[in-house]
Amino acid sequence: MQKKGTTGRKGAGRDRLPRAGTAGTGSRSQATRERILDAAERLFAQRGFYGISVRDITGAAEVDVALASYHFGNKQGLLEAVVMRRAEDLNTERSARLDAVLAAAKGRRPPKIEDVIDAFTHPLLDRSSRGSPGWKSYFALIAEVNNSPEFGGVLMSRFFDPVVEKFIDAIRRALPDCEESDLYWAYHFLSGALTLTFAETGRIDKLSGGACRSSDLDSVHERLVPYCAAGFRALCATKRAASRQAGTRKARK
Amino acid sequence: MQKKGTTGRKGAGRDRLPRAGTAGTGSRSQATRERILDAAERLFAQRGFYGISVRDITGAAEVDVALASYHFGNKQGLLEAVVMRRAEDLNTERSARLDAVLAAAKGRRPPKIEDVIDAFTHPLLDRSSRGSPGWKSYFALIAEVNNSPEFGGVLMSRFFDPVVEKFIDAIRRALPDCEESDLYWAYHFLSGALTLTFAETGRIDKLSGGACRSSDLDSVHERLVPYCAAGFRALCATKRAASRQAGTRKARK
DNA sequence: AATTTAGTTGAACGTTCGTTGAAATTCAAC
DNA sequence: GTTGAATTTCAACGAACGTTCAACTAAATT
Repeated sequence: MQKKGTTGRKGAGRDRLPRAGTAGTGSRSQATRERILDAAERLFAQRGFYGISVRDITGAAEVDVALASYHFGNKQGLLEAVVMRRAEDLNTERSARLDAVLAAAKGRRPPKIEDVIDAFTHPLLDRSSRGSPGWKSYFALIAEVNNSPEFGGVLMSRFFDPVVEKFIDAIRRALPDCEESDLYWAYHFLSGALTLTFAETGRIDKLSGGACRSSDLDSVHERLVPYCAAGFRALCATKRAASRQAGTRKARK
Repeated sequence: MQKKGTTGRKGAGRDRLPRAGTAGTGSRSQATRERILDAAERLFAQRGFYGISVRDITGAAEVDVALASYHFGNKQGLLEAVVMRRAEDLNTERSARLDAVLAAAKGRRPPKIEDVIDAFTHPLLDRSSRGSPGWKSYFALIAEVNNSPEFGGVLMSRFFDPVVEKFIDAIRRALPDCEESDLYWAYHFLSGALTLTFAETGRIDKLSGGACRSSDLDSVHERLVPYCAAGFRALCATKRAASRQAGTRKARK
């Protein structure tokens, strides 16, 4: 079923991982760490975790193979390091923006849904389109991880769920009458739309005959926010349960 | 960068592929073909194309390794056969349902958006939740393929785009004033929400503390249709361009 | 200057990879 | 029942896989 000698063997090299606090201060070490992370980010994004070998990565980074194990323990540790590297920066800005939206809406009670969604999505789409090229790879990788049955449930939760909770809580204030399950499913749809956007597979380009470009994330954002805001409102309208039931059941097989 | 001896070597075995028309009538051959396809569908869905070896698949199918090459040429041919196997059935029912919705709306001109979306999504969600277990694997695999930068743009287009065009055309009739780019982006968001749903990563279960279950596709469908219908309407409302611009720009950094 | 430590190197480990060739078997047609 | 093709088996090919080890260099500590 799976490679025997690959992942997590016995103690698996972790023993001689440079200590987190002290190491990384050395200029030489830190430079090679980042070279490896950059290459891994780019290549994992292109062909996924299993589609890229450690040698592909260290080869692209122009460092010795053994350095991957030395710095990150094993291949999976490298993946996690890639995901973690930019996660804190993202979480920080997302959280700050959510705070700002909630603070601005102090007087007139509920914040605007569009503002909440923007606080959640703008930091991502802005970095992917205007940040350093690594960011685009990063989000393509995140898209793959998020959709993966193997990693999606665990890796994403570990690094991103706290701020997602905060986002959902902000939506909850914007739509106080919303049921919990509707709230989470609506978030799920937003997450899916965002995820496919980051993948930039080029399919929408072909399908639309050139009317849309996968890489034009400003156009996406301009449309994603009102699309999802309307979706949230449709699901969470107060009297929604009865009317939704009727509307959908009619079209059933 | 990639394994040398793996995919598409020289002529790559294709030479002795059993002819499509004549073969497959033999009961023995057809049975092993399907055993391999079933195993490949299940395993590819779990760990992706590169995360599963040909030996994993033939081992699970309890057939000889060489039979994979014999029947499908090479590993990629096997993946394509898996995707193709159930695609025709899906396209047939989706297409028929779209026709029915359009026919039913003959008199009162525009069809209801909810009905169009339902015609597009119901055949999928219904098979995934109530079809044979293979269907669930199939859609999880489709989700991975659709999100993959490597396969998403090509494999999905090849097998599914004709009926997607038909879907978009039906939406176009439901929202005659909609701009082309809005139409396609709105479809893209629907596609993303659907894709993440099929992945069933379990993340929403954990995040919602049990309020949502990834596997409860009826709940998803009940919400996906009104969510996306509202999104389509929000994007495609006649005067939408100006108001959207104002609404989004305000929240910018 | 001597000694410890962190970082790097090159080679190798055993295993698994996708694919193939030749022999053996099964099947359909006569 | 023989023939010819389709299918299956078994063993092997060379290449690539993730990881490790001992030797080595550079930096920091004493």
